[in-house]
Amino acid sequence: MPDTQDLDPRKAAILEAVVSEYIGTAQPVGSHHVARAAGINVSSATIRSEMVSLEREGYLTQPHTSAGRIPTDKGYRFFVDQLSEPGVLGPAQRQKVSRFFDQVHGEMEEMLERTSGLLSELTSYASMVLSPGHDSAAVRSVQMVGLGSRVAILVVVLADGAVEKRSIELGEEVPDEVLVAASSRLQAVAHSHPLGAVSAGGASGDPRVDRVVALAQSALSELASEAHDHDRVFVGGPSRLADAFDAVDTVRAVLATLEQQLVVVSLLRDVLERGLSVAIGTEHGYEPLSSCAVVVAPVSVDGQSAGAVGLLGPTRMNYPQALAAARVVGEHLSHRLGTPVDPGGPERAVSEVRPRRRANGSR
Amino acid sequence: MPDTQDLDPRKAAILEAVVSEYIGTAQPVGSHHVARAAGINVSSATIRSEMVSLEREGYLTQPHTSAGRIPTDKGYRFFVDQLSEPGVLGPAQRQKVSRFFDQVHGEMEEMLERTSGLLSELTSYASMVLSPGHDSAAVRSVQMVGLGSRVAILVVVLADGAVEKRSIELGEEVPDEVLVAASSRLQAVAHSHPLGAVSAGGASGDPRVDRVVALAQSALSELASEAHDHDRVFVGGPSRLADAFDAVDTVRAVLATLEQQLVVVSLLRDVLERGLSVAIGTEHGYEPLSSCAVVVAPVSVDGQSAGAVGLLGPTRMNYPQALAAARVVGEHLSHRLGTPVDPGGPERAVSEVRPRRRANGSR
DNA sequence: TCTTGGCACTCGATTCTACCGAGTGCCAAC
DNA sequence: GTTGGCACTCGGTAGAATCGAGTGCCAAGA
Repeated sequence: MPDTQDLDPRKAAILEAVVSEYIGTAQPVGSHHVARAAGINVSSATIRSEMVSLEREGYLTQPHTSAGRIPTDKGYRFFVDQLSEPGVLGPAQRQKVSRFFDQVHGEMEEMLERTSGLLSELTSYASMVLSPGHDSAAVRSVQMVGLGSRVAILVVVLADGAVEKRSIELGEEVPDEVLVAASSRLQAVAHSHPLGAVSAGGASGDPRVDRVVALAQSALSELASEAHDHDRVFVGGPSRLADAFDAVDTVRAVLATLEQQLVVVSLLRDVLERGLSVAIGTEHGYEPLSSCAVVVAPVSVDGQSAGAVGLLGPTRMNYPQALAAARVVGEHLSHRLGTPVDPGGPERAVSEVRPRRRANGSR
Repeated sequence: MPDTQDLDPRKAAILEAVVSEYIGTAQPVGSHHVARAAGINVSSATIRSEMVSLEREGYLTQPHTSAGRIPTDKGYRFFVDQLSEPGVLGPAQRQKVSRFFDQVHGEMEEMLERTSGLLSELTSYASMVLSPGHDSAAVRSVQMVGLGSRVAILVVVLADGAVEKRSIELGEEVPDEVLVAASSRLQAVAHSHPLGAVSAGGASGDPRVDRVVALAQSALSELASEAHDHDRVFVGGPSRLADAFDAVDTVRAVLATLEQQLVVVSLLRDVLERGLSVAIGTEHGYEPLSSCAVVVAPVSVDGQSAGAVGLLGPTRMNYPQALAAARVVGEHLSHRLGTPVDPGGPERAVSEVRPRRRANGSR
């Protein structure tokens, strides 16, 4: 893409003005408005001719002749790429985030769900929080608990504090002692290995135990693969989408898409994998979301990718603010997950959790 | 309410015709349409005068002079109360339900989430599934697993297959042996008691163990109270609401309400407690949902209430169908939960799950 | 050559009017 | 009590007039 950066400064300024104005007002922007914008000292006629050129180059479009201009996806893209400083949250919002992460407690799932609420509240957009995959976390404990006559439940605790469970049809009556024996065998082979890499291990003396262990192992590997491909995702504030679009059809289509967890997960993954932090309109390739933009920020623990947070809004969303919010929340969340596990208890929580150096200029 | 049942048969027939027609078309219904309806053999003029009377009595209303009539909440209420047979699902839908419950597997949460999807797909309305409270289920296993240095996670398995977990800040370094000892102490005091009724139990020899046990016990009672008051609720197909209303504001308000789990839970609870299966308009007392109707069906296991399923749609929803769907799904779910725990595995599952006697005339 | 003010023109949005028709309320006759 | 007839209401639609924000073009000026 040769022309992404080589707009002359004036054109860039005009484009930026159009985008900002349109983001703010949702109304097509006319040359007069641009002329009035700070930092632009040419007449509206000049601006008009520049706009013609910007339109020819695909950055702007007109809803109809004799209306102002609207940015195209390409226009937004330029605007986003060229954002100099990453945008800053207001002090009130920043404080809200800090306070949230100081006080939040409870289980991981609950925390992530709350985080998605925070994010959507901060920005007024719908938010998405992709829970970290557990495939790399080591197993801390494996246990089988009998339930009723021929069913047991397998409970696995991972080093990151996640608890995975799965019920197992035993096929025949199995006494508790056997389950206990099986549990300790499993514990021996699985402990401190990651979920996906639990090796078979030799046979014990008791065939009943071996049989149960085998069942459990296949359940474990199922768990591993599930944990890997369909991570949970928490969607916050979908109702905000109803504010963003006035066509009720659009709202419906977008909401319906958000309801499909798989789609949301892969959307976030795709965008992350392409190393983007913003995907605008058709860039992400999900057709029903073509009037939306997605902003993502990675969450990482010990340098390893561990999920993501994201925002979904109209293409005319407030990118600087959304980017700032996603990044700040992503960083806080990374820190939080970096701590071995959340300190429970509803009392005022420990305050050393506050991040020491906020990596702000990290681009 | 003296006049709820004492409409003369013709008025009742007219009211019913208006409601049905309006449910189908969403258009105000005029006297001519009613006259054409089956089972009514009087002229439109007669119907007009009856309608005037129905309007005076509060069953119908006019959006404006010279338009047809629309049912009021009271009108819908009459219609619902007077429904003779509870409405039947089409064979295709019925089969869909059976097949769903034959094939569904996996964990409880996942199953409930899927159930809510099923329900909203069957009816095209938003659905709600209230997960059964665990407060009465007996504890099957309690275990503490150390994570990092000073944090442990408490994992409780209940007889109904639910797994509850909570992280515990230990305050100081605790060696694994102590956790193991504490786990077995806990297991001894908690096993086969319901979560809420775990008694203290005497002291052991080791003060470190006692301390950990005490921490765990307070976590247990927290768990019990949480499990009691904020049960999880699964909302399915909220995007359907965008079809039901054309005012985008209404959609937003309703969606926003649905996002608040607590509200949804208490909505369902309230309606159930009042012994209703339908709450129309303002009957449920949740102002933002005043243009909605709620249909609920209880889920019970062994005669004990164990959650509920519900539907949320516009007041002009298809009550017979919604009631039928909610009831059928509620019954299937009750059966399913009655089975000790779901038989895992994607193979064709047991088929005795099919309900034997469908309590049809249960009013 | 670039910029600018001027000007004619476009076209969506708004307002007004006319009109249609579904629906009502009333009434006299059955 | 029921019915057909009739005058009337009033939202919705269609067309005409108007408004105004905004454009494209052009000739004059820097």
